[in-house]
Amino acid sequence: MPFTIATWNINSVRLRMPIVEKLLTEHAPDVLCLQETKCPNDQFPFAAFRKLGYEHVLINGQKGYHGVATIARRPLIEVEKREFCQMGDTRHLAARVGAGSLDLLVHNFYVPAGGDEPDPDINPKFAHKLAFLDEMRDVKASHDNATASILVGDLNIAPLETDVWSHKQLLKVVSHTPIETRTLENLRAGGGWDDLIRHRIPPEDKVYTWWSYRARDWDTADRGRRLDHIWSSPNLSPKLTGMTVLREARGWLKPSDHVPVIAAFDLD
DNA sequence: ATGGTAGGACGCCTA
Repeated sequence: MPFTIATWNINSVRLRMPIVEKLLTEHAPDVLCLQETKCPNDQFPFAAFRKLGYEHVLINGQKGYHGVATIARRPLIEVEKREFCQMGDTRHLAARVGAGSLDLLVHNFYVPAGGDEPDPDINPKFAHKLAFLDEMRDVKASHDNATASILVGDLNIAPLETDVWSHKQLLKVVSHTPIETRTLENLRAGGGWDDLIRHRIPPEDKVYTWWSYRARDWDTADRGRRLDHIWSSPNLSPKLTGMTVLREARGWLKPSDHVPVIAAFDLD
């Protein structure tokens, strides 16, 4: 049976509901993981999702900043809302969902952006980002015959040279510094995770999921970065049948600066 | 080299 999961940093769930509806109507993922909902839990637009057939909604939100939500057409079981770095930030949600004969553990992450200055000694936000990644190391790609793991979200790091518009020009820009790219690749491989976007799009090809709001013409300039990721345990990777980076969504009305990424699997 | 835009706490922080 086919199973699809989408991840999207939507930069305010309430403001973005029209294009979230567009995504759900046109692509109908089984599971949708949102980041940067910027919505207190008691103000989350549950009814709008229910109307679209997404009756199962788990949220970990706060006022003004951050916030993640995992939304599905099938039952979700809340597993954990982990607090990282004792900051009180809402940046993680883990849930279980049934997919074919497998029980999937889905981690939804919003990693700190890290500020502008890539020096942890003078920039506490960058130090926080590195500390967060350090704590993420014990999130493993657990799996056996009956279970698998998926980790998605805005990880705010573009690890490969082809994940940014200019490797050379971004080496000192937070999101592509060597300490970040090395740390992310180490924690991914160390946790047993496969980078599924790069399973479908060869590492020599450029691919981006984010374009700054500040560019005059994001499409023509195309100064993007691959900040959003879909990882899985190794027993799921051979079942991957498709990967869509929905670039067109950056041009939708009132867009997020990130676009949805959708993975499709053929499960037993 | 700098500043550019967007969102939410409507003043300034975060991205």
